[in-house]
Amino acid sequence: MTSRWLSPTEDRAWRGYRRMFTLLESQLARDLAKQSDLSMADYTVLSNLAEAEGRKSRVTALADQVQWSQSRLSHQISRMEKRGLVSRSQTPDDGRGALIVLTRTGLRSIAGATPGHMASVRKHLIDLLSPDELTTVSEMAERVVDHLSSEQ
Amino acid sequence: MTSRWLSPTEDRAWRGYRRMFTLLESQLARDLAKQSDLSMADYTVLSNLAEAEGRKSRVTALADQVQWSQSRLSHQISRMEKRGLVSRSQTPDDGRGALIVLTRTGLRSIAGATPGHMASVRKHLIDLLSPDELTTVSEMAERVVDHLSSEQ
DNA sequence: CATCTTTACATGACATATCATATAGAAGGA
DNA sequence: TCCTTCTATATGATATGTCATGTAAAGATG
Repeated sequence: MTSRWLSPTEDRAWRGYRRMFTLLESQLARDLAKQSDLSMADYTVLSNLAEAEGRKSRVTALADQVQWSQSRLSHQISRMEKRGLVSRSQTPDDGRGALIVLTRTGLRSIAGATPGHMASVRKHLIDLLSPDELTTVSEMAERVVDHLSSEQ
Repeated sequence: MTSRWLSPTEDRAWRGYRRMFTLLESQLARDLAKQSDLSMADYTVLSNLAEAEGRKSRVTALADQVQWSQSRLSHQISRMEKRGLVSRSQTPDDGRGALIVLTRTGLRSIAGATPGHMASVRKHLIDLLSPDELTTVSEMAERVVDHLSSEQ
């Protein structure tokens, strides 16, 4: 079915990509869940917050950064707030605002999970690729992201 | 945080990959939803069934093919069954069995959705990559998939 | 400054995914 | 055959994601 629309080379790349990312995603999630009490979504939020200055971020800024919808992030934050990983506070300047702040618990959690997660990323992806391939991935990704960001 | 664990080159590739696939996934899903009444999950099931011989497949076989858990597929099938896209029937040989069969409605649906979806895949990914890059993607994907499949 | 528009965020309803478990038939002995 | 174990599948509970919409503050305009 698919092959009528893509050349054999294209089809192979497209199917390969899909299989890879489906498998990789679930493997990373499983590894992470085994080694911590975090989901991939939790990890994404926490690691971005940990990198942010002051370990806090506006909702929209963080949503942009991780390429999530604002709604998705808001729901995620609500759940994480209940577990004590992050907290919300008012912004000083903008009354509509909402600052997401990494809590002490959240920091401990992400710090504990990072080594294992990074080892997992290495093992299942990074270490399987040559330096040239890594460069190619970066270039492709940036091109595709630019294209999609300029879309609409 | 991340950068302590990956070299700059590795980090760039990893972050790029994540951003790309997050964005790509949601763009494709949006396009598909706009042009049809199918989700990406629906599309995956239907297109694989359409390619299968007899346009039917055992649950486990299909789950393996699309790299889903059996449970996920079973739930998905239940929902699609309600909408008339597929139906379940008994296997002749194995009493435990379950054959998922593509219905006439399902076939019409996937046939209608494919051109638009493929155009979307082209536009947002395939046409942005050079032939060399496509080959690299295939090679990388196959390597990673092999690695992950041999895991446990 | 009264009104309109935009921006930032939250929320409810619903679709989807995951994990643990239940059920029933198949298979392989003792 | 009876029993144990394995395999194929379904399902309930719960976590997660999406879309549409609501609320309130900020900004713009007459």
